[in-house]
Amino acid sequence: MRPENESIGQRSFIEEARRRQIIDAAVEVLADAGFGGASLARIADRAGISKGVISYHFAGKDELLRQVVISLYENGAAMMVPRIEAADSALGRVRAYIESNLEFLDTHRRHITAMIEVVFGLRGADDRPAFTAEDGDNASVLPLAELLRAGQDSGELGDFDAWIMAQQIRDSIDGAATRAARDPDLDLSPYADQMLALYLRAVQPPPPGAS
Amino acid sequence: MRPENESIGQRSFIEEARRRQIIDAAVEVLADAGFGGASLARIADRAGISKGVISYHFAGKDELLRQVVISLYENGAAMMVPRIEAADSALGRVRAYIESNLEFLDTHRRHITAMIEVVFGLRGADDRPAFTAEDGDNASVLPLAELLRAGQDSGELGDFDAWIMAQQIRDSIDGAATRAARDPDLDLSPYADQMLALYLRAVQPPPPGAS
Amino acid sequence: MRPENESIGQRSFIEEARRRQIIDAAVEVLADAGFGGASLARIADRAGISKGVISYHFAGKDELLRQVVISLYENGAAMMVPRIEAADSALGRVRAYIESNLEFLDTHRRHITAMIEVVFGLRGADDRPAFTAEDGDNASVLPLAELLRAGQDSGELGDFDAWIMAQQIRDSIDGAATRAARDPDLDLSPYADQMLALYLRAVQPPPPGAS
Amino acid sequence: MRPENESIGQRSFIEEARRRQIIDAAVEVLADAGFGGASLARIADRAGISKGVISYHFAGKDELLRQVVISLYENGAAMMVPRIEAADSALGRVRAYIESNLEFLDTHRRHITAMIEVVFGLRGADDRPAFTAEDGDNASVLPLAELLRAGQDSGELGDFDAWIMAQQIRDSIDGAATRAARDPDLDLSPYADQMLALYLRAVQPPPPGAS
DNA sequence: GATGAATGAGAGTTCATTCAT
DNA sequence: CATGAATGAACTCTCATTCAT
Repeated sequence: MRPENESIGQRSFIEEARRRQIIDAAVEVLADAGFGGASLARIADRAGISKGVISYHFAGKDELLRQVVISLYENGAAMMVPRIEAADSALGRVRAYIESNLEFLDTHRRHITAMIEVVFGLRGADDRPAFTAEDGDNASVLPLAELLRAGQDSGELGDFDAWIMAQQIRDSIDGAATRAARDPDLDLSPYADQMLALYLRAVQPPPPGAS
Repeated sequence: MRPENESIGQRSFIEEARRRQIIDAAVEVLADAGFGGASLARIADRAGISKGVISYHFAGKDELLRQVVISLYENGAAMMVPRIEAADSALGRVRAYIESNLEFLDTHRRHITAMIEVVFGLRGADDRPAFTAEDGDNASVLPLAELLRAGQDSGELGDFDAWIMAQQIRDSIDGAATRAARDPDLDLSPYADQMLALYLRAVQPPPPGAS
Repeated sequence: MRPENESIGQRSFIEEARRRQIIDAAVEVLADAGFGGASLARIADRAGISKGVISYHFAGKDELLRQVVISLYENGAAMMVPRIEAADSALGRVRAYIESNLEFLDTHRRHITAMIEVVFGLRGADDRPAFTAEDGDNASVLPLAELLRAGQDSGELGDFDAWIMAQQIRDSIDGAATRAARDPDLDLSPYADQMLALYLRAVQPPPPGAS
Repeated sequence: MRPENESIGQRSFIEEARRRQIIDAAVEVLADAGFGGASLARIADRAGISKGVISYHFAGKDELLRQVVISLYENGAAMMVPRIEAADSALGRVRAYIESNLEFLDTHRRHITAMIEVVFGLRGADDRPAFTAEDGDNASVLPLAELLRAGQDSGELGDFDAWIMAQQIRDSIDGAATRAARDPDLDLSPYADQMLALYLRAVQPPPPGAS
């Protein structure tokens, strides 16, 4: 039995490496075989280790799958946040959000695929989804909605429901993610261009002479 | 074993009723327990029949699940097509497409939920998804893209990439569907209003005086 | 999934036979290999069936093991009660209780062994024993204690704590059971004789001329 | 690997302390979680040490569990023997045996519980119990039987089968032990009183004027 | 002396499918 | 047509043991 020290990040370097290795293997299997095909046996096989090792390093399959999602969110935030903060206008931040997000999912297609499998597939003991809509909205819609609202407050952005607009942008990005996940060779850039055009126009205030 | 006469629609009335009953039960279980929780035993239990009946009326679990998807597409088309065809302008048809689609998913939430579970969960023997991106695009993006292109040809709609625009509209609708599936109490109408505003503006030709 | 109809004893004849067969196999394995060695695989093997059959006929391993205990108690009661009721005096009933009980455990040694394994081995999810001391006392000590008390009320038996005396008799019988379980060739009759002498003397009222 | 020097008590003081510590932890876990719940991981956790330490100090799990039993027997003998030898009559020795034994199990309930778990649970590679009935009889019945026989030879005790009487007394004590193990709050003294009365009367020679 | 890491076998359970009745 | 019974494979998880450090 491994000492339960999750709360205090006291994991040794070597243990952290093993966990990374197992998470990576899980990502590959999830992307290849889907949620239903991602058995511990298969993940262990892909990682070149014995099945028991996974149980040793993770409390259970659920914890492993959750880490697949969490680690991806962390990576995404680490990449996107600096890009957004570097922008010097509300419109620039919206553009940075969309661009960096699309770029991230373009360069992490298999991780995205794996994450989608887990988010859609993982359920709790009560058969209810482990990742609820609220979870997802809080993690991905909320920051974007606040970004939009700040732009409205400063007068840089137009008049619209910021929460719904944020949902729309997220839906467009998630749609692109799903497409990218299903077709590894898909070129996202045309979609990205038109999407940027669509939303940058939608969030801007109407031009002075408009009716 | 039952004679395989699916291609020539020679199913008796009573057999068709049994299939409907089973498909409906499958929808309920899929919506409640997800793809992973939808065992034949549970579906049979929900339908109030024995497990063997399902095997008798369907070639296997896969065929049953496919029918869940197919029957929903048929229902959707049957409801949407007349609405779209009743419109007398390209813009009206776009509006009818979006409105009728959102209305359909609002009134068929559990079916939609079930379908999403199958589309995301079902895989073939080769581990590849049973419903590919191409399948989905052909069924849902293609008609919409052609509708848009026809509007562009007649000069009623503006200049944009019709295929990508169709994908964007689909992504927004699918996003709404996912939200509706996850939150049964969600009111879709505000989302629908803003979505209509977004896309009707996007597909219209620029106003005469615009730069 | 089998229909859950345990409460309304609506099990078919063939199902009841299978359950008996599985319980019997479980008894044999428990007697041979002990609680820890009684895996479902081994029980199924002994019964000449597949492992899944057990899961089909019993809700789980626990239910099977409980049935091993319950069926033995039922058999024991069915054999002992008529013998006890046939006696026409309190002393005769005490004698009948002890004699019939010892006789029962003599002729059901392997079942007794199996039951002891389950009672000592089976634990609940909370690690606490599934069969508590109270369970056992209620099932085996209580009827005997009441029998003794009735004899005291009618003046046929002497003055002693009926509950403790009942426990003592039970302990002696259980001790004999344990010995019989561990040594299949052990002759119980000398032990039975001396035990009868011990307790019949102990429960009788003191002779008239005693100090 | 550690040199196997168990036969020649050449263990260092510190090693002996470690073994005691581990045995004590095993007793606690056995008493709490039973034989099946007493994994090495749990025992190590209770002792505050790593799992490997146990493997280092004991040849295997079996040896550790045997020590739990053996150490308890040693403790019991060390407490009971002086008490028995201090008595100056056969009847006094029988009384001292019963009283000191009941007292010992009253003050060592958790150890007793743990020992019972091991005696009932531990099996050898051949599936046969590690502690046979003969073992138990030799260790606990034999000395008592000899004590009784000596009393008969000296004319102090009555006429009965000493071996069976010794078994009966043991069964009563073991019954009390089992009750005490299962109910930590049970008051043993009423049981002890009546048990003493029962057996002291049973082993005494009949009074002169009895028929 | 002691540790954490890894193994590999075996546990109970679930499930789609097959088949005799 | 429909059923209940049975199979056998695959699943997650646990655990005693081994071993390099």
